[in-house]
Amino acid sequence: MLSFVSEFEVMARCKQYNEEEVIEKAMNLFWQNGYETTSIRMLEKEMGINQFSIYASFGSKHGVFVESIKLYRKQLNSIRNTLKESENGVEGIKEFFYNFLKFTKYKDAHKGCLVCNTMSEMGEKAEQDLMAEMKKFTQDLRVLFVKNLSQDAGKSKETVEREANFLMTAMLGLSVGSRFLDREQLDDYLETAFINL
Amino acid sequence: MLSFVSEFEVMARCKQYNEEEVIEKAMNLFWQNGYETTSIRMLEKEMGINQFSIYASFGSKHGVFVESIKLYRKQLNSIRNTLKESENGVEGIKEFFYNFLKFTKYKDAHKGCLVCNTMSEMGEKAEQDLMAEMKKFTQDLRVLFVKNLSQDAGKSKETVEREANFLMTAMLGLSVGSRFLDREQLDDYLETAFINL
DNA sequence: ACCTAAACTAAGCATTTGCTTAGATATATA
DNA sequence: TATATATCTAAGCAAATGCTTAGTTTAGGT
Repeated sequence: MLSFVSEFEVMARCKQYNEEEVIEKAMNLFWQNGYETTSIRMLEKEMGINQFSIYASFGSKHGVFVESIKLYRKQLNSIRNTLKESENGVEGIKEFFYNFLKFTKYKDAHKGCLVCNTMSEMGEKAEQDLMAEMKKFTQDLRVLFVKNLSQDAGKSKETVEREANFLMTAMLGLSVGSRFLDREQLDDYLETAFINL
Repeated sequence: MLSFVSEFEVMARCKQYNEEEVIEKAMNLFWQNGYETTSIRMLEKEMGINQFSIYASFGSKHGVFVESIKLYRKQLNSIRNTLKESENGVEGIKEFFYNFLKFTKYKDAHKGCLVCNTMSEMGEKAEQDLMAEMKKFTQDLRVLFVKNLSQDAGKSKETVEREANFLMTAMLGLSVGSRFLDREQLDDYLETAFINL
């Protein structure tokens, strides 16, 4: 929230916590439990700050979640950049999928993709600001998929668009599947998915 | 729950509702909202019976849900049978996917697959009896996929297994995707997925 | 050292959650 | 018709939910 300096320029006590640090903890909690199942009391414990501070900084549980999604996007930047800079067409996308699988791994188990999980949990009734943030996530990726698919010789515009649509949905499957399928099944999935792109 | 006849063979008032009928209503509610978001009060309204009756018949909210999953499996029987009787290999599976898409449609919007939604919502922390019921669902399908894939000439056992793994995960993607992607994107997904099976 | 205001703590708010219980109602047999 | 008993209604339970508020602490410019 906004903090403003009084007309007397008198400074007061300053925050004992770093907002990005506590959001990272919140994000991990949401990631593991989903939005609805994560309560303010759980957030309070995990973030290490009082409810008052949570509401002072982020306004609501919803607000904490939106910030978590933003941070998620940011944390994905490193593997997204790898894809951005790759020039080996579909092969680069395949590498991205494997990197993504690593990224969503936590202590041997997968948590799936936070955005995919949220899409699945809320469907279309997600609030607008949240939906906008998630759309950013998916649109960004799609642009990169299109970029790399176009690097492959002899692919028409139509083919590129169709395969991009395929890949977006394939990511959803990978995300959900990663939460209970074993390594072999996931490998089979990815290998087969990329066979004829 | 069990109802038993007394030693005096005296009959009393009988149920004013049909258990399968009210479960169907419950199932649709769970399907639209997910498990956690669906409250007993909502169920009570939708099922048209009192909380007491819900608990008398099904023991708990969890119990209602397990019965809903069972009914879901049962309702899918018609399209599963079509697949079961098909002898045209991969083409039959593709038809199943399109039928499945129709099956999960509700008033122009898709609700996704109830089992996939639940997998996504609960991950691995779903209770054992529920998980068992969901495993039945997925295993049944996988058997049919393997059957049809084997009908295609020249497919090794390894290829069949790999492609079956692919299809199971593809179904997850289709389920989640169907909830917010448009017709074109879903078609692109399915057409591309089946191109080289 | 003093004073202002932001950041803290912790208690408490109304509402909703899943589930139970007390008591009225209805029905198939005797 | 009388009786026994399962099914119904509706009120109520403790616990958990998201959020607020009253009051204390602490930092920094004067």
